[in-house]
Amino acid sequence: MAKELSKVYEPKEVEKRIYEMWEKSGAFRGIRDPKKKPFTIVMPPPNVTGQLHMGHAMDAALQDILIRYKRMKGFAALWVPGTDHAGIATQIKVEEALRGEGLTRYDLGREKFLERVWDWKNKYGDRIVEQQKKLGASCDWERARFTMDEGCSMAVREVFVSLYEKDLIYKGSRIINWCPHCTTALSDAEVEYKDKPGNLWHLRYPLTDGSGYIVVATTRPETMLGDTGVAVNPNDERYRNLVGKTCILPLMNREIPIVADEYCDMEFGTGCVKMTPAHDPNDFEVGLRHNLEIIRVLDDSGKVNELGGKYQGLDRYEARKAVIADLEALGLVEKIEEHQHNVGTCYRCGTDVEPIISAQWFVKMQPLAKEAIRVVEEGETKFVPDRFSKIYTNWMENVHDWCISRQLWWGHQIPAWYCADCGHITVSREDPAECEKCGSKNITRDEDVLDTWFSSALWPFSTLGWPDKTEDLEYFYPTDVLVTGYDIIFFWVARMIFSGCEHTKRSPFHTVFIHGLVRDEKGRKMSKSLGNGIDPLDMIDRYGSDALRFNLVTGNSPGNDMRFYTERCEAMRNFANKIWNASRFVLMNLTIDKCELPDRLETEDKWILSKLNSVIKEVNENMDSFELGVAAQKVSDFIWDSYCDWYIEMTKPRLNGEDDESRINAQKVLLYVLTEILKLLHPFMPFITEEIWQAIPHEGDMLILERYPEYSESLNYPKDEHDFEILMDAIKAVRSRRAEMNVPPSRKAHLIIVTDKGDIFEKGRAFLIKLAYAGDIDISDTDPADIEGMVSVVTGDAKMFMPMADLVDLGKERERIEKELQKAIKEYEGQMAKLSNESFLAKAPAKVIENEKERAAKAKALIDNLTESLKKLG
RNA sequence: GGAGGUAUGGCUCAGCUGGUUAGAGCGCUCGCUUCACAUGCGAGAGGUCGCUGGUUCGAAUCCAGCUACCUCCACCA
Repeated sequence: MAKELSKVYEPKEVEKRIYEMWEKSGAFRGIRDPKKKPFTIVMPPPNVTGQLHMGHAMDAALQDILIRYKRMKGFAALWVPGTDHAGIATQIKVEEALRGEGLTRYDLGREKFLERVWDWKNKYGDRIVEQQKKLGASCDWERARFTMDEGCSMAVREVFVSLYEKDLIYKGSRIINWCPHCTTALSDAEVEYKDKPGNLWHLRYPLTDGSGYIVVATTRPETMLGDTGVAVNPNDERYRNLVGKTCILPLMNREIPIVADEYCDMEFGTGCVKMTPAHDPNDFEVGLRHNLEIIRVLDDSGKVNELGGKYQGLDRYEARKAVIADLEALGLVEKIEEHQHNVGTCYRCGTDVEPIISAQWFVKMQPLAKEAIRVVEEGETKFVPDRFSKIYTNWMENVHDWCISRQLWWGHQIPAWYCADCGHITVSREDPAECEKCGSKNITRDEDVLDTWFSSALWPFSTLGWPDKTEDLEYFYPTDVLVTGYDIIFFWVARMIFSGCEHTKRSPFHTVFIHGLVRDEKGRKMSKSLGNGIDPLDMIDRYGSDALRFNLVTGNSPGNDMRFYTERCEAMRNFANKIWNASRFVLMNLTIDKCELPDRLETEDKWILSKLNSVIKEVNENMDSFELGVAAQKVSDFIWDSYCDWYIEMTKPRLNGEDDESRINAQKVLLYVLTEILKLLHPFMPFITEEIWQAIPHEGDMLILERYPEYSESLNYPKDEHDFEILMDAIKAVRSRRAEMNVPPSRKAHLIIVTDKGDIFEKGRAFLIKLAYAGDIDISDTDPADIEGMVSVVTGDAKMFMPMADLVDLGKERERIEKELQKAIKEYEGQMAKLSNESFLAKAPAKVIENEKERAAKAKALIDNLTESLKKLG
């Protein structure tokens, strides 16, 4: 930044250079320091082959703000970055690429296919990292981790084996969610339920004894191919006589029992439920109770298998049509009702999920959930905002066992070996050479891999070296704050908490800072299919990284969704430009080379310093309670309103004046406040603040390593603040009055000020000339003689007159003052009503009463002044 | 069926633990080539803070009920 530089801030030119400077200097590194307190954030690892979207940008911006703030607060700040292998998502991408070559993963085979995925990972894995750097993310990149790197893999292996040994991982046949498109099992969390229009088909199943038929209602008629029973409620009078009998399953001609089970709701449908234990979790349970046969009729791709008779080979939805058509032909469809159906879909590909019985690995959740609930309920880990703790607890209390095996190739392969001879399963930390039970060498490893979230769950400690007892782990763990969107509380946050509790005996972080989603300007989710996504990099390109960051963290409150408006980026860009120009102004006027406060301070100096001091206090408080948006707003307001619009303007007469001492002093205060501003703003707008910092006189190396401003009792000047505001009020009142009459600034006016606070206005002469467009100024404590030809302006502390006879309309003038007077009286009466209320005086805190009194006095003074003016007008 | 969220000027939203003349950005109106910035400066218009009760000296802010919209969770075929 040089004095001759452009009037407009050019982020593109600055950001890359500054980022490289930081990175090279090692400022991002989290270094263990016994003299410092640690502050650790682990970054939610984005998908390794993903692209940065607005959600990531917001997430990263919030984390960067926190980590920069804490770093400046003197903590040993560590932000651990990394990427996630994202099992299904990545595998799908590579398979799609293969399809372009006319190949499937089976053509390549497991080994070759995995090579291709690693190639892919190596090719695109850095892309998102580079994008995060553009945002200014001050991560310790040397510690970047990948969920499938050696260390994380070791942690995964250790966790799997130890949970297995504790009997908290088991393999079993259960109804799981199956995605026929991804051809893998999914956990409950990976299923998204959507209301879809469907039908409720009423089907007739003939009774075996020929006495008629029983009517069942179903939303998935094709599953009837696997029916092995019909259930009714034991209390249902209508069907009591049928219990124990059998009926004939149409199309399949299978004799199936009619059983009684509480599960059946007598109110719904016909009260009779067809039982398909292989394709419905409830039917499965009922089947267990009544020893019903389990017949799975769908294969892994959702087609009817060999047990589905003539329908074999049909896709489940084709089969549905065929089954209905055939049943109708047989006269066995009693009626078809329209019915909204809650259909589970795959969160990755959107395909309808099929409940299917399958042998999978599960984590037993009950025992783990207990501690995970406790740490949140007892406040060891707090959610911000707090309401998310309820959501978390509620989920945790009702959680089912976690299906962790996936029929994929990309991921951590399950460390379980099956013995072909004795059937024993060997689960081991080291790859075994033989069955641990019978010693047979005839063992084969489980083909499946683990759920991606299984490794993400260990992220806070696996990235710090666990299971080894590393110094990093000792120092930086438990981490401090986890920042993420509410959409992955169940997927990730919950699982990190119970994993941390189980394996490290500590909750992995004391605070979970939850943010909302970034939506488009219409409030819709940004998505690829809608094509409504806004590319953060595009915004950075157009408005700068600082502007984007500021946009993302202001104007919304924690946990709530925000709409993204490009125009807001523009506004933030303008703000950045404002700071740039203010700094340019300071630099242009600078003849000093050291940042220090002068010995002698003018009222306006004390005013700005006192204001600054309050802002510092509030901003620190806001930051410490995660009110980042509020903090940012306060800094921004202070810079624009107090510093630029008022203080800088105030210094102009001094900077251009004859008094050397005053000129230098003004420079000193300008520079001091600017320096503090840069520090305050740095976590939010790191690039521009560092760039300016480098250009102004400073001690120390880089702004990123400076100490964050802290409140100082010695810089509190309430009296001067108040005095100065009296002057500001007068200036505003004059401006307002002139604007009303359309007087251009070029027309100066003689200003006669009648006040008993002459000293304040005396000191403010220069400001009145500059900011209230005054020509000559007379200050007195008595009214001028010829008021008729003057425009009057009244505040509580002064009456001001401007001889502008041509603009004065006595009638209008009287009217205006009358109006102002009414307003003031109304205000005053309001105050007095309060102040004469005994309960108010008795119960309200002294500070509030004091405040009211002050305001009443002010209103009274205004009334007096206005009344007098009115009297003078005759 | 549960649980939660949101309702504040034309638009989008702040407003933390009750006491502000209820704020901001954008938009709108008027004026300004004021020597840092027209990505700017000054002045303004515009709000019964969803509705109804309650608690309180005092409520946009706390409580209850209602209405509207949104979200999450839940095995009703």
